[in-house]
Order: sequence, then C-alpha cells, then structure tokens
Amino acid sequence: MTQADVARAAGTSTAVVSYVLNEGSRPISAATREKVLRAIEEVGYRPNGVARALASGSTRTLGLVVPELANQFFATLAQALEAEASRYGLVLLLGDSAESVTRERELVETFVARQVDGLVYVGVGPHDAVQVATAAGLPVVVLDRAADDERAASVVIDNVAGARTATEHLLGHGRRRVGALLGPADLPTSRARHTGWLDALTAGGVPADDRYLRWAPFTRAGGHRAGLDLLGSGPVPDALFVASEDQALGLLCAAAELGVAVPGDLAVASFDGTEASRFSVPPLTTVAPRFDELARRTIDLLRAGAPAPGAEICASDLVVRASCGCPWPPPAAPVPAPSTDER
Amino acid sequence: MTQADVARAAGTSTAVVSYVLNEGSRPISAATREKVLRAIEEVGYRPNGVARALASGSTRTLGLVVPELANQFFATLAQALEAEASRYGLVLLLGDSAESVTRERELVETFVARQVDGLVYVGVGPHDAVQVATAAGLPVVVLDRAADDERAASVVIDNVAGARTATEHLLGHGRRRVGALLGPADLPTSRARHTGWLDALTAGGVPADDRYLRWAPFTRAGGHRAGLDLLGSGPVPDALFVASEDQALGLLCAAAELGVAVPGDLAVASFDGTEASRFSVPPLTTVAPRFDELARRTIDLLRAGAPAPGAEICASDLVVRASCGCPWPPPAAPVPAPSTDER
DNA sequence: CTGAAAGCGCTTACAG
DNA sequence: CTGAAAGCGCTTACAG
Repeated sequence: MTQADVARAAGTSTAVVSYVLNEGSRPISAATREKVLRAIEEVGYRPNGVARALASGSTRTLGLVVPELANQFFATLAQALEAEASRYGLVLLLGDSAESVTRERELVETFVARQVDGLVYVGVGPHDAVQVATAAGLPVVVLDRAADDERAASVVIDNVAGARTATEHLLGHGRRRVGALLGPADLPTSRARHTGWLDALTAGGVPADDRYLRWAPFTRAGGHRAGLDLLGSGPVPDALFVASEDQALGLLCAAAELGVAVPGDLAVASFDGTEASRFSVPPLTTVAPRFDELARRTIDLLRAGAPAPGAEICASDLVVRASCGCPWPPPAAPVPAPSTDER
Repeated sequence: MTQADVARAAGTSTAVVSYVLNEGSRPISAATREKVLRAIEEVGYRPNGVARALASGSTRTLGLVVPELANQFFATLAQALEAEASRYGLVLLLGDSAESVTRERELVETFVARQVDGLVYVGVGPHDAVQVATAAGLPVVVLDRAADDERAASVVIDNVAGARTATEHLLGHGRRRVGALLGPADLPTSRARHTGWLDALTAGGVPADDRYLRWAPFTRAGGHRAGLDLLGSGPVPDALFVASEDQALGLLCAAAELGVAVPGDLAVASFDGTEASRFSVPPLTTVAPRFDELARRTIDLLRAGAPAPGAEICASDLVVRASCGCPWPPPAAPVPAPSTDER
C-alpha cells in the first residue's frame, strides 16, 4: 500500500496525500483532507519512512554511542535520551562501543552511512570518532565525558561542584581523614572530581592526605580492589568520596569483607548515583545527575542543528541516604541536608 | 558524493559501482573493480544507506523493545543483542516502553513504519503489540517473557530448571525452611519459577510452606518491601529463593536493616543475575542467564526470517558466591558446586 | 563482463 | 487549493 493507492482511492494526486500527511506544509481544503483521511483508513496505508527519508533528506533518527550499556549510569542516560527523543518523533540507533575506540569509530561510520540526523556521543578515550561525524556535516553532542580541549558541543555534569558538595557533606559529619577514590587519572572527569574534593578540604581547613587517595577504573572491580588496598592496612581514612557509583558499590563490598562498618568506621559519599544506590547495603549518599536535564539539553542542541562548540554544564543533586552517617530512612521532618530529592 | 560521481570518475556506469560495492552479486573484472575502488577513494564516496534501503527493500535494521533500559537485566540483554547484531552489519533501533503497553504499541508502529527487518520484543503484559508487527509481515522474536499461549517465536530462559537448581542448592546447605520471593503472580515467568521452587522442595522431601512465600514486583523496591514483610515478624525462613536480581538486592537491603545476617541467618539464591550480583553485600549466588546465547539465538531466528511459533529454551548457570553460604571468595581448588562459571 | 534505464515510495518546487 | 512530474541515491532485471 503506497500513497499512489491512497490517491487512487481518494480520487486525488499523491501530492495531496503527502500534504495531508505532513499537515501545515500546504493548505488543503477540509473536504479533500477528509477524503484522503478516509482513503488512508480504507486501504490501510502506512507511510514508508525510508522513502520519506530519502525524499526529505531527514531520517528523524539519532545515533547513540555509549561505552557500555550494562553500566547502570549509561543505561540510565540512554533511557532518558530515548524518552526525550521520542517526544519529537526521533528514534535512536543504539551503539555500544564496549569501551573500544576502534569500535566507536566503526559505529560512527555506520551511523553516518545510515544518514542519522545527529549523533550523541558518550565516549571513551580520545574523541577521534567525533571528527568522522562532524566531517560529514552531522551535528554532534559529546555527552558526559568531554575532553579538556573539546572541539564539539558538549553537555556535562558539574563535576567540580558535585565533588565539592559531597566532600563538604562528609566534613559536615565531623570527619577529618576524608579520602578520595577517583577514576582513571587521565580522564578530565576524574581530574575535575579530584579538584572538587581538594577544594572542599581546603575550604574546610583540612589538609589533603594522598595516603587516602586512590585512582582506579570506573568499575565495581576497580572500586573493590582500591577499597581493599585503602582500607586493608596502613593509615585508614574515616570518610571517602568515591567518584562513581560502580566504584562505590565495589568499595562497600570491600568494606564488608574487611569488617569496616559503613558509615560507623567509614562515611561514604559517591557520584553518578542511579537507582542502584538506593538499595545498596548501606544505601549510598550520592551526587545524582539530573538525567532528564542532561537528555533534554542534548536533544535540544541536536534538534537545533550544528551546535556550537562549548560545554553546557548541568547541576546535580546531593541525595542523602545512610552511607554518610545521616539518619536513614529519613525522619518525617525534613533533614538538614543540602537536598533530599529522592525523585 | 553519489555513485554517479564515482561512476564518472571511474569512467563506468553506476551499475558497476553498485556491483563492486555489493561484491558477489555479479562478476566484475579485476581491472574495472580497481578503477572503481580508486575512484571511490578519490572522491571520498560513502554509500547512502537510506537510498540503498529503499531500492533493496531491506534496512538491515532491527527494532528492539525493552520494558526498562535502566534495569540491569534488560540493559545486559540489549548490550548482548547489539553486539550480536553488529556481527552481521545489523543495527538496532532502541525502544524503551517504560513498562507501558500503550507505549509498546507505539514503538512497534514506529519501527514498522521505519521498515525494520525484524523485531526483538521483550514485553510486558499482553503482547498485542506483536500483532502489529506480524500483521505487517515482520519477523518477530519474543525474548524472555513469552506468554503461555505465545503465538510468535520466542527465546526464553529455562525458568523451571533454573529455579529448581537454585532451590536445590539451598537445600544442599541443609536449610529446611526454604521460602520463595517471586515476581508478579500473573507472569508466566513467575509461575514457572514457582514451579521450579516447588519441584525442588518436593524432590527434597521438604514441604512447601506458603508462610515463606511472597509475590512482589520485579523491582528492588518490591524485593525490599517483601523482605521486610517476610523477615520482620512471624515464622521466618532460613533460606530464600529470589526470582530476580533486583528483588534480591532489595531483599539484602531489607535483611541488613533488620539485622538478619546473610548467609548466617538466611541463605539466599537469586535468578537473572548480572554483573551487579558480583559485588553486592554479600555477593549473590544466582542463576545467571547466558546472555550471549539468548542474543545469538534471537538474532539467528530473525536473520532466517519468518520464525515459526514455538519456544527456544536456553539453559542458565548457577553462579555460586557468598549469599548461599558457600565459601567466598572461592578457594583455589574447585568448589563442589554445580557451576563456578564466573564469566 | 558492462551499460542504459526502470523503479523503490516518498517530497516538493513548478505550473496552473 | 490542486495536479503532473522531477528527483532523492541506490539496486537490479533487461539487453547486449
């Protein structure tokens, strides 16, 4: 069933059918419109999106590249993006790069070949893949992991402020040996969170002690290993800012193994918290990104086309739970914490 | 840059360019081939996937509908599907239904309109949406949550066997008050896991006690609430088969709140375990689906086209960790458990 | 082994 | 307000 069938049934031309379908593009008399609509119903016509894309030059499709969908953070991001995109009739092509730069490039090339209207790039390592897309004239938004010298438009979390807030909260609990478990040292995200941690300590008049500092992969295994190392011997921190949810979950596991009580012996606040932080043992106090806002701004930039280089920075919310030492579950009255937004 | 540009640069016809691109479709002399390849390089030609799709009638795209990507189980499944699809140059359109039947239907309609070559449907509730796709002549595979009277082809986990194995393992630890925390009672998946639990108890000569049985949503909150209910008062089980990873994580949280030691007071074995089970507190013994195999069989069915109704059943592996009472981390020597596959 | 051309199902100037 | 027709960039019989 094609537009030609509808046109025949309605006694009009295919042009009119098209104009009725894409209403607003040209005025159509109510009578004709009715006839066409009835004919569409009658013959059971469904528009062919591929033909439409070829003729119009727009696929209404965006490419999404994420490092690993099985990571709760990226999955939550992908879900928010899909929801936001669907509000505008946009659909996402899913690309999981498995943390491989080669695969990223392949994915971007595939997406370009498939004529996506834009690219959401949540990348690892150097962003060579982005060039492929921009060279093809595609609007690109680098989401979350922007490079220091990012040349594409980007939407990022306020890493410094988030880390500072979390660390301040730990200091507010009277902790003084406040360590940090950070991500890979070569990632801008990691360094920014390191800065936030340092800022809070400095502002609080507490000297930063590198014996309480570790750089580890952004994974549960990474957090677990670093946790065993950090808590297993030598001088031990009494609080820890952990730079990702996965690392924090690994750390909690390590603490349990070592018999370190959280929050009794060790207060913990993490970053990038999703639903998974809510029912960990103990539930994690975390800097929760506003996934909806990240998604909204990303899609908005792409819809506007050709976004200018520069970072849009999204605030986050400190979600207070048990791991920092706050009362949990919270009492009926509002707790005196910066935010108790539980979404 | 189009095939016409390449043809001009190579001094051939566009047909030859096409045949070179789709090698094997027709013999092309080595010399011509070389000329064309050079011309492609020269003008920087990239094939237009949309035009190809329109002319060939195939988009090399599959639609994927999942209930909620932020759920680790579905995200892991999606990741495996994407990896498998990409082996064949297939790309996935991502659809998150947010557990809504209405939205599912919309997604399937969108995917049909976009001329996907097949549909992977991980659905909730009644599968009306599937009819939309099959009516349009699309190959469909219902993945994981097949209905009892499923009319489409399906790929499912062996729920009865998995639940039985997990429950037997708990009995093997000498537990006798072995309860079950199951999913919604109206889901075939839940009922199958209930059957497996019953089977194991019967085979072990242990009477099933409904006071240790709960049906709850497949969520952390659901597992948490049911856990508080089950462990908070009255007769308390000394072991629990939990029907999903999310529920198990919620249960562990509830046990910790109530001061119930796992595995000391309560041995736990769950189902649908992903990476998240490995670093929970304590690490969860779980029936781990073979995600790669689920993905492989699903994509194979779709590639073959028009799959016949009927279920393909995939085995799972019992991954033994701490929550059941087994030694953890496992000693160097192999432990006497059914499987220690840690992937 | 190669070329000229129809056709995939739409959109959108161009003419009326 | 409407129609006839070109064109989007490919694939693939049809003819040679």
